[in-house]
Amino acid sequence: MKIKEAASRLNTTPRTIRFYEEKGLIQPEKGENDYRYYNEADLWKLQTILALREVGMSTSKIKTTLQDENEVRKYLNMQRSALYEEWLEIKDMISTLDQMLEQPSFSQKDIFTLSNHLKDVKQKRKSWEDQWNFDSQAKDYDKSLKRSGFRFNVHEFYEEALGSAVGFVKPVEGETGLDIGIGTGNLAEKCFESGASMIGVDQSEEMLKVCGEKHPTIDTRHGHFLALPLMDKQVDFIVSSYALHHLTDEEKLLALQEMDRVLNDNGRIAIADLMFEDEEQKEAVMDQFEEEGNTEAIFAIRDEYYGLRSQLSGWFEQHGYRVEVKRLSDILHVVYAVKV
DNA sequence: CTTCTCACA
DNA sequence: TGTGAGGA
Repeated sequence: MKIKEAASRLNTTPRTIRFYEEKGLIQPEKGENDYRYYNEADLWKLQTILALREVGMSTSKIKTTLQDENEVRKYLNMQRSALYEEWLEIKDMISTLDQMLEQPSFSQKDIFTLSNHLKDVKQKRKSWEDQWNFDSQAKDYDKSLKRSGFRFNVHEFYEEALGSAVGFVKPVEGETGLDIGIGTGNLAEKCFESGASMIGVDQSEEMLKVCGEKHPTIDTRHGHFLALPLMDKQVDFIVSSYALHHLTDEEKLLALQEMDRVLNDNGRIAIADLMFEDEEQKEAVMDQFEEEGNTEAIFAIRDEYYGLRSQLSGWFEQHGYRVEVKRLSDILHVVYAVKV
């Protein structure tokens, strides 16, 4: 089949097909006359190229995607999270513009403040990278849970924490739940045992792969706290365990806002994580570690962003949630919030 | 009808 | 990331 027929069959132009060839996406056979001849396999490939272009994937990304047929899903997943991130950015730009227009008297300063805030939010979303290298931890994560630290075990009461989160949320058959930072899926598993269908978000492709193999029924999606790959009000409840402490305190509040966006009316949120009660208790606990000379604990805590339970419940209450909390240890708490 | 190249946004 | 013109 010559190029024009191929083009019309695929609803594109010969010029475009040649362009893809130039970019190294496809190599059709050439006849004596130097004409390009396309076979069925070429058409299939062109079809996927066109489809990937249609969802906004760059030609260079498409090239790497097509290297391994089995990886197509993975790249589509990445593409989805990238598009959600763009969508959120545009939404933020629009609402900032709206706010600028709402200013009664146009003062340079207020506009600048708004634009700076917007820039800040964009920055935070973009800079969220895999600082903890979860990709390489993925395969051994479950094993590492069982191995305690020498003098400081962050996973003490791990099972209790997950159990308590699910106990708060009480998933019901037919509901859709979201687990953010799903990891290998231990918490989500307890949720879908009670009949809810689960969506799991993680920024690590490797984690998603391990999770997908362990729990094929979970809808695993690439994404992160600051840009959830979901539409507004799409889930009935949200759970998250041992994940929020990877975000700075400022980012934590943005993350709560993002959860609020995807959560349905009357939705529930349960967060089980390493955190302190409040500033006072944090100081007391850190002093205690200091006295005991427990440097292992101090380093571990300094290495991440253990937040304050009071900060989280404060945000929830300000935004119309009813809050319940449970303390499992000095540094392990569950925060439960219902949107009312 | 197809090819290629150059220029253009 | 494509598109249009123009010659062979």
